[in-house]
Amino acid sequence: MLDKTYRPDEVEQEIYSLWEGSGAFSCQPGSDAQPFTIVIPPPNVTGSLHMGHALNFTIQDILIRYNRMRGRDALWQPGTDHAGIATQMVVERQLAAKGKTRHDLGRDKFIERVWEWKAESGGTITHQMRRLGTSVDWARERFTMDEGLSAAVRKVFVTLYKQGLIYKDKRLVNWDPILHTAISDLEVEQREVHGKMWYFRYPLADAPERFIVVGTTRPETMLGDTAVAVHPDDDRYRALVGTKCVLPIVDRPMPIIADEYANPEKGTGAVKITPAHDFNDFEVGRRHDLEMINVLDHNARLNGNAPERFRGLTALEARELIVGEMATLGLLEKIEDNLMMMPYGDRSGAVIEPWLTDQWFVDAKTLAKPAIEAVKDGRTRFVPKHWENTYFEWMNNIQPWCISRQIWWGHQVPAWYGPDGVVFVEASEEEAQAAADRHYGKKVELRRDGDVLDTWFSSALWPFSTLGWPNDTPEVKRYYPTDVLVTGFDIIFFWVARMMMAGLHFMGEVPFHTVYIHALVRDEKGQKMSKSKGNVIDPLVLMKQYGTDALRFTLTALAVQGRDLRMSEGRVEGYRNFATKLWNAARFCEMNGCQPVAGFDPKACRQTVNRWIVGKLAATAAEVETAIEAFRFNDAASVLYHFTWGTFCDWYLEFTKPILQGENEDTEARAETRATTAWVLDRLLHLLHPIMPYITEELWRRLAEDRPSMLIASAWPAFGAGLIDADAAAEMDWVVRLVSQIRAVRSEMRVPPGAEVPVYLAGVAPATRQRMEVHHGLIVHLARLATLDVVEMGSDAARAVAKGAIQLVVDEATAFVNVASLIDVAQEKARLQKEISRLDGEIAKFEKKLANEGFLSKAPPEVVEEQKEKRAEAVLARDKLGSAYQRLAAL
RNA sequence: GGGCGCGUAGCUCAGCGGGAGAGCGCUCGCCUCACACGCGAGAAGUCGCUGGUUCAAUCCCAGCCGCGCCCA
Repeated sequence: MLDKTYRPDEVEQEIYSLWEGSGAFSCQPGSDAQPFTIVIPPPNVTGSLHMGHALNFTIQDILIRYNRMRGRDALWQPGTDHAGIATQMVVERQLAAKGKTRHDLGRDKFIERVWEWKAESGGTITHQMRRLGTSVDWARERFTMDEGLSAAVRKVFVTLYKQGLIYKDKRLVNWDPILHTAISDLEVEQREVHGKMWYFRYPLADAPERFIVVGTTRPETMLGDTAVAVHPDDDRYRALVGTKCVLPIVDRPMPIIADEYANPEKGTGAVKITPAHDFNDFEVGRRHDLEMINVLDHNARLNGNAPERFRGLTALEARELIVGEMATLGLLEKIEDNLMMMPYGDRSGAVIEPWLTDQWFVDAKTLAKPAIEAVKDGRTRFVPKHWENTYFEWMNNIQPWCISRQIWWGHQVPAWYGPDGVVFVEASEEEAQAAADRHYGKKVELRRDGDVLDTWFSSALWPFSTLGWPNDTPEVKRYYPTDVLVTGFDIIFFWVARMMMAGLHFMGEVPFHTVYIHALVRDEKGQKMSKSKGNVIDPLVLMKQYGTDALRFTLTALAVQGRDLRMSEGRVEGYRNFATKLWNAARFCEMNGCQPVAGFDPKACRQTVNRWIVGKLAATAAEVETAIEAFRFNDAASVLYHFTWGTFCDWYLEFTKPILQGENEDTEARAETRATTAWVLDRLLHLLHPIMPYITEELWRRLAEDRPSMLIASAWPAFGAGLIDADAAAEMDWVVRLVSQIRAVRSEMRVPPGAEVPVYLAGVAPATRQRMEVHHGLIVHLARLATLDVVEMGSDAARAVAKGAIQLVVDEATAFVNVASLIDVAQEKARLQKEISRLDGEIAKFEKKLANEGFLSKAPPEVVEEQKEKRAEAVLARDKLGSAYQRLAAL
């Protein structure tokens, strides 16, 4: 016997273990089934589950469970990435607590420590995924630093290098002066800050009493200026182009050049060029072959290229000194407030310096071309489609991808240098040595490049490296390309773009056919959740409090395409209640002997009410399938919610109570209803399983003893086309309308809930009379009637009941609801008049439409027909109410 | 500045060419033998504004107003 409420915390762990132990999560490489594959966007190994993960994993699990039940060979590939910078920071922080740095340990020892940390703490998020019920294939779990995946990284690096698509270059990169490494554009956060614009006078070389005035937001970089640029069309400066000015403080003569980068509208129209410290200036410098003077060191302090007194100062200290000196020299024209964007490192929070260093780059532009094509011609599609724009925007403007990082944790660049600096890029030290020996004609000592690769370099290979590539495994053949990638829009650049490039280049095929982009989870006020705001809602807390299924159902119900979702505890509570409702429906079935019957054939049902619920269920299943296949998860949740609560519980279980619990025993009807109820509930558990796996699995095993398999491994129900019975639907709809109207009147007339009232139907067609007789018991039960009889319209009996009755119009019939006392005739007349007026208004609208020549000639015939029917219905109802009114008036 | 998206019931949001919907909240009445995490009944919207297309516009198009996000 089931308890009154469902207790998720008592069953979730056990059920998860049963699933995992049963092998249900494993893919079946040897089966004939068509594969369905999702690779998880690997979370950081340092990460812990947040609401975004919960949404992301829930959606993937729905797709996987649904397709697994549909008979596909489902592979959900799990794993984590090694999160180079983040992980290194974690371990360095631990060392710092003991007063040590990584340099105290040395590279090898430090990396050992990182692995130790990973062994101890790296499983946090994968354990949390288990709580969420994710049915990933744990046996295949991978980590981007695994030996196999590392071999893939080396292979890709060497191949791209030999194809000329990876190269080493001295370029400006985003330098993090705290972490002492280059980071990618995407790891830089642009923040708006209130800064200043300083206007400096640079004396002309030939006429030191004259100046060219330049604006700058970063005075400290002036020490590295090597030109002043003006726009070629700017008449104010035309004469100066080709002449020189002198950089104050350092007294360096610099050319005044014409370049379109200078914006005549901005400031004075003249701009100082610091090629070694600004991305735009760098390009200008390349165009004009300017000297590049790096004035900062790796800590972003002024270096030896600056005059003695500036060396070692921070940028801010240098700024103050420079502005002071310029003012003293009379070369400071003015200072303005200036709203500007400043780059910050997303990990360290440091101000990022564009810094000139030697780094490894991927020629992303070349790799992007086929990746753009693949989306253009539809080999990969985005859902919702508009995200393709974001993808194209990024891909069309893609910059060389800086892949080297000056940290220790990660895939070390497979490049070795000879004594004279010649580089040998090979997959192993042995091969590099061999190549070097051939090159030099003798044995030489090689030095390995100390940099490691951007974590995303290895993540880009994830869809095939996890399957065993570069080995020619059966899994690569079978599961690549994968079916869907599920991720957030903020990851389009990180993930999607890079996996597309790598997949197409190395596999010759897109890594996935569909990219489903889900929204961001915000708090209930629509604010982005962040630790600093303190508005983070922890999914683990919600799961503990309301059950995992409630959280999953909430996320699913809110997962509308193209719109951020607002998480609130109230919603979770509401769906916890839904879970309880389902639980109690099952409990009711159990109490009433509704046991699954082997060989039950829903088509053979004789009771209308049973044929009706079977049809409703079949329709619901079809809608759920359509919704999931279209990635409309909220629709799937909504359809299931309404069927479960609004149809199955509110009506079907109430309809069948007289059959199951009534005194006049119709054993055949009772048996059929028990079997139908059990059958519908079982099917419903299947339909709900992908969204609410735990409670459905629990009920599945509790409701019957001889289940052939767990629910997770059961087949998705197939309903033949013939199960939807329109006649049964019409009949039960009539009952619903009659009962609802009687209930409304009772409530309005303040009839005590317990009081049983007599109801008479008049003016009934033979079919209606038959319906009334068939469903007599349940109408009496649901509307709380004392009696339900037919009277002849216009007879003495009818006149007699009319005195104490409210009159209702249900189709062609009129129902006299005998409220206990005599009715207030005036009030009742007013009620009828109000309803008549409403119908008159509606009829007028239909009349107007149907009198419109344009409508009749241009609207589709079925629409015209529909409008006519609606008018006829309204007219019928209005006339019946009119008659009721007359009867009252005649009393 | 460029791009994308959003303005529908008090709140959160579906719907997106032919009679305005849901959940929560609210009001009223109920401990009705599955469920008070419940049952029954109800109130509540000029579908941002202005034009246009159409026989017909909350829905399509344009402009405007307001809000959000991404990229410069």
